[in-house]
Amino acid sequence: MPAGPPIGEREREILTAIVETFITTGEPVGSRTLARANREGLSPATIRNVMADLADAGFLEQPHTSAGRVPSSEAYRYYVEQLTGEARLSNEDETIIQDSLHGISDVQEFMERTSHVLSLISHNVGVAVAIGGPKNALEHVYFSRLGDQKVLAVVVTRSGIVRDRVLRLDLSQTDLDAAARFINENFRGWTMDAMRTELARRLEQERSEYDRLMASLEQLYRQGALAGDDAAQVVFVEGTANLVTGEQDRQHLQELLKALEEKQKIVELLGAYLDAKQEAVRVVIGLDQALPSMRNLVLIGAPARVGGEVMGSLAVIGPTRIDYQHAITAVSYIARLFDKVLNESE
Amino acid sequence: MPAGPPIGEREREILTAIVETFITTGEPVGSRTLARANREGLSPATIRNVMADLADAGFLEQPHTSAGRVPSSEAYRYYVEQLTGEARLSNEDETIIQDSLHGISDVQEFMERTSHVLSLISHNVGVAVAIGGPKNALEHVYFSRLGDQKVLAVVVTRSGIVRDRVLRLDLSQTDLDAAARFINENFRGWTMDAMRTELARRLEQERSEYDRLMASLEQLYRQGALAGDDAAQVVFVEGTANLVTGEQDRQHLQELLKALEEKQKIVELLGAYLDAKQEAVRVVIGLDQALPSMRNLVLIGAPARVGGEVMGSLAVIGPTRIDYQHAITAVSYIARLFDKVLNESE
DNA sequence: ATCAGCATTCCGAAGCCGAGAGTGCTAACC
DNA sequence: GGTTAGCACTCTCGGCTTCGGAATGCTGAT
Repeated sequence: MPAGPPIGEREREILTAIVETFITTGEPVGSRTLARANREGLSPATIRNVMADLADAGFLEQPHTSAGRVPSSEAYRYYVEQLTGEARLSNEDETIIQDSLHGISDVQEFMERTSHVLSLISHNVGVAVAIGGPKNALEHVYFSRLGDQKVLAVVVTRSGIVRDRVLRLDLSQTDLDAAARFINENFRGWTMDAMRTELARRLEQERSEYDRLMASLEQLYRQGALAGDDAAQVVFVEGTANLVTGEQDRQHLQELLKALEEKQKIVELLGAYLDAKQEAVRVVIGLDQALPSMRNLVLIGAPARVGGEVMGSLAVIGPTRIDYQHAITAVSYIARLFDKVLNESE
Repeated sequence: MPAGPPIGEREREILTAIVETFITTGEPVGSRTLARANREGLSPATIRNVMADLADAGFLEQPHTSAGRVPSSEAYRYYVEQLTGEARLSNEDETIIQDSLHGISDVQEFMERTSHVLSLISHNVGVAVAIGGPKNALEHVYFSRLGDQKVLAVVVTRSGIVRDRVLRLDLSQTDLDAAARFINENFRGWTMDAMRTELARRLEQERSEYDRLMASLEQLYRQGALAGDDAAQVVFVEGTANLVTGEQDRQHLQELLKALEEKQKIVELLGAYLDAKQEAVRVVIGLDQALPSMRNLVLIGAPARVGGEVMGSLAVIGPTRIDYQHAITAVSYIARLFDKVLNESE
């Protein structure tokens, strides 16, 4: 909390050194180890002084007297901020990505693979969500009577996301065909959102007239056949097993896994932190503000867009002790790849 | 391994008592505790004798000298076999199931909810897979040109499973429409399998003739647009978090979670053990034969069928120390519900 | 400012001990 | 012969103590 004087060069170096060694070793780091690793020969004592200052400024914490120091959330934030972001992916990683993502051209499959690849190369949890929803352009709808009182509604968006749903409705196939034809002819290319509001408007306007077509449409609309709602988001979470390595207690671990299973929460999480506006990778340290069970976790994510349009988002979730540089470059690489691969098809 | 004499009444009672108390307490059970719980007052000493016999017969194991006994896999198998299976679900569970599964009429959604419900009421891992494949009746196919060289293929089966796939193909929308019309007119109602073989036959037969339609069909077929393969299986696994309660070490736990993430493996697992023929719930003790990482786990599953046709399978996976009776009745209840709910729509 | 030295604090591993639980065996009992 | 009490023995587990190591903070010298 205390601001302290702006951090000088020496402080900066020592702080990043602490963060880095803590990330690799996982143990509180003391002045001694630090002095040994430091190229310019500073004595432990000097380093101790600096460390004391950093601790006062809120960057370091002490598990107990006479243990080393551990970076605070603030320290991680500072550390991430001063990363150059110039790193390149290792060839190994790059081939993994290329192999998994090559030749894929629909958003959903891309996302599925992405979550897997991310978990693979980051050794943490990989997350990807495809927005099925509001902002997608409608390609085609299709209704089919399944059996008694049941109707299957399939909505295909231009980006290749297919959303299906079974409704309890009693309409004849002829009526369904008419409804589908109407929508396809009038609304192809509209965004789901626009289509829905316009349709609602027309229904409202013409509701007084008796019209078989309108009646069918209204029923379909009511039952959510054209849903562009949140349920249409497709969420992929992979690599949760990687979290057991961490040193949380069982209790915490269990809560964590539970939270990661609730796809809806994940969507909200990404939505809350990943501003559609921002261009680059975003690092969020301290996820517990959004989800209490996620203390000690960080999120490294980016929106996935094609052209200018946001089609979803992807992220790595891991412990604060994560290889930030690596994760950041991986996420940003895949985000760019996403744009490149899918853009050529529009 | 040693067969020993057929187990007598007393042995049976004591064995089941051991299994049951071990399941609830989780600790090796000794003669003393057993004697106290036993209604007919047998002394600890007598019980010790019986226990020694049971140990010889391979039903009990000893963590170390002078600890209680722990049931072996054999013991669990025996225990399960002698369960009457007459138990009913608690009202509480029943309402949970009804609430979650009410009004659902497509297989996929049913399965998704089922895996969730199963994990919820068994406090273990719930698994459900929907077979999208071969034996389903075709309802409708639909092809759409997405962009340059890309085609979206959507296959809808009569049971409401929708399978979509993006292919790299360069066909015009007119060609696609013709192909779709051909298939829909000729093959509606056929099983995917039959349709595929018949189509292959016709392609073979008429391949010499130059025919635009046939050419398109061949391309689509080749690219797997009509795939009824394994990839069409949809797998839902939920409640993995429940496994952390167990007393496995971290290493093991991690392997376990990794294994549970590989959906393909899960499909094979269920396929290997859940015979489509068998009617009732099946309990498999000792999953490590199929997947080494799954030692100490058991599977309680059943095929899910509608009418006579297998549409998938559902199961609970948990530690050997699971409430068998409860899990069995839950699985069987939902399997029956599945048939009942979905049957009325055919 | 930097650093060596030093007393001090604290954790964690190792070792020890005693309580408790359970067994197997033997001998007595019905 | 099945059943049981008694008993010696074994093993684990929790608590306690001890001890070494790792850091720290401070003081005073350079």
